Amino acid sequence: MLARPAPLTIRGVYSTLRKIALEKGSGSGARRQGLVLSLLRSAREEETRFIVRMLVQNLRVGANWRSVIGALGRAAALHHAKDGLPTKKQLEIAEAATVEAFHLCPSLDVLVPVLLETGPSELGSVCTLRPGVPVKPMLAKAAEGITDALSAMGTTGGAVLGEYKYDGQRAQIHVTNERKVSIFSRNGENRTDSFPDVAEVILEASVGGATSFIVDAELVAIDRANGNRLKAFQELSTRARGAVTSAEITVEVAIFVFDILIADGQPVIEKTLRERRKILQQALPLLAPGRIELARCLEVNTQAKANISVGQIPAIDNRASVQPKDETAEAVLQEFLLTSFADGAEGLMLKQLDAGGYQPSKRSESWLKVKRDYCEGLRDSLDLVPIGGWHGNGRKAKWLSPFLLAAWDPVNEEFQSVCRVMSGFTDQFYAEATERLGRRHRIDGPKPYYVTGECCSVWFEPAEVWEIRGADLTISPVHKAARGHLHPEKGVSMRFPRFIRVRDDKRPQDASTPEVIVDLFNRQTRKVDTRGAPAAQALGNLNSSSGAAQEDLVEDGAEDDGESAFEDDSDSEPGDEACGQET
DNA sequence: CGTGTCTGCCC
DNA sequence: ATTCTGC
DNA sequence: GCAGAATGGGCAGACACG
Repeated sequence: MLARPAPLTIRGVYSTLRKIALEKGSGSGARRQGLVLSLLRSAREEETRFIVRMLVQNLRVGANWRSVIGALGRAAALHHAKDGLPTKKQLEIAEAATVEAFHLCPSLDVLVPVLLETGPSELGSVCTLRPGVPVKPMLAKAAEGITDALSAMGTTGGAVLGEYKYDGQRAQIHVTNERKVSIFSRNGENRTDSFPDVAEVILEASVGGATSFIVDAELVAIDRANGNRLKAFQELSTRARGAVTSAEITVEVAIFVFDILIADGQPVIEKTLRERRKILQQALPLLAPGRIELARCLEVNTQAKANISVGQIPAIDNRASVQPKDETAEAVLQEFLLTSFADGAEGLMLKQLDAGGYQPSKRSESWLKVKRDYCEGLRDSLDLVPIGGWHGNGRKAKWLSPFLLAAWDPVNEEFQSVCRVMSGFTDQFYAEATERLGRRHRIDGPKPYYVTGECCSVWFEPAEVWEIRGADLTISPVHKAARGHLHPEKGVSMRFPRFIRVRDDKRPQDASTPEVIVDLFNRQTRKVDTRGAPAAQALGNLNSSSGAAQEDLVEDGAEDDGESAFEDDSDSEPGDEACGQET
């Protein structure tokens, strides 16, 4: 027997991880394997699990950044305790202060020296908002509709701002006193180099306004040649990720600003939204349609029918920005919501105007988002057939997850995949579905009439129908629903799919069809332009698009009659080897 | 050098 | 992003 | 009510491999 390897040390593991990360070039795969193997050979007991999880996925072992930062604060408090151990209360204060400091100034380079040298008590004076260091952005909670949102805002209610929720990419834009611009993503990534156009525009817009500032905004792909129509998120995401020059930019964006955190060096996050909006306007006096605008918005009074005069909240154009007299806030916002859809936005944000400040990193009740797919009566769903799945990981290891869902094409008599789904299932449902589909309806390989770019590790017979809801439909290189209708090979898929319920009343041949899917796709206001695609034969409605005044549609429920005879032919294929193997 | 696969980041 | 579960 | 976990579509870019 060989000698047991030396135990792992933190330094040793760290250095091996670095080696793995830096390894590249021909044969790097094998060398990486060797390094992983050496780690695992030295691991003892629980260490194996930590190492494996660290390597396969972001160390999901019950400790995220927030917990680690909090623990760091506690450790610092212990380290600096003067007389005896700190009380539980003192530790909690240290933790909260550290987490708070990290939200305002999420930089370990700033945080750790302060903790080491002086302890958590001094964090407040050092870890402050500062242009150049990204702040954790404030987030919103989902509301199931205008009514729901207004009641969630509760009695503090009064003035509420309804604001377009644009379907783009969050951007926190910083300008320093030296007029140096930095642009951060929602996750605090520095994206400055991929948005030189945004940097230019923000500098121009702030001439005569604030010198240094931090504003919160959404960047949206825009069609300048076509009345500044908003484009789909999918278009935005084709922009280069790395450094580009303005001349190389292929997808133009508009900046929709909606908040401000610092103006001329002064933090304004403690001020109310109404005040911040005013400051925002002053900071950016030179707005330009299609390039930089204030997020379109509308102020309402929730206490009663509007009979007060409001109107300090600016809209970018001459649309009414104020609730008309004699209409309820609810009715006005409901209409505004529909207008936002027609304009190509995702829905509305509802924000309390006169209560509370900007709360970095909080998913607060004072910001609520209302999207089409949250709203009863506005949302669409598809009825799809589970045709395969994979073995789950972590807490879902004993079940199948995700599942692959397909639409039924009665013309070609095939099931065409639409999306994977892993959200919306209860644990109990997983257990039952794993048993039902993974055992009783399991087959050795995909049926010849299954069409998908996916390779499931487990395949089922078409046995049942599930209602699946999503935000909108996309053009997919992987999924094949309605292929040939909008694009020669690409199919249609769904953004943010989740399971709603089993449709006991439907058989697989009653599932949603290409016809339904193409129709839903074409009725979307924002969608990827497929017209350039060669030979998209289009069912004569390729050009319907735009406008969408008559938005409202509820698919689901009584659909077509799906008469096509889909027989369970007996030739169940053996497994197909073309598929890569599962994990 | 071209293709296929994986990663990391948006939502 | 969305959702469910456990504290 | 919050934290944590498990994963959705889809893109560009990095990389390995032939």
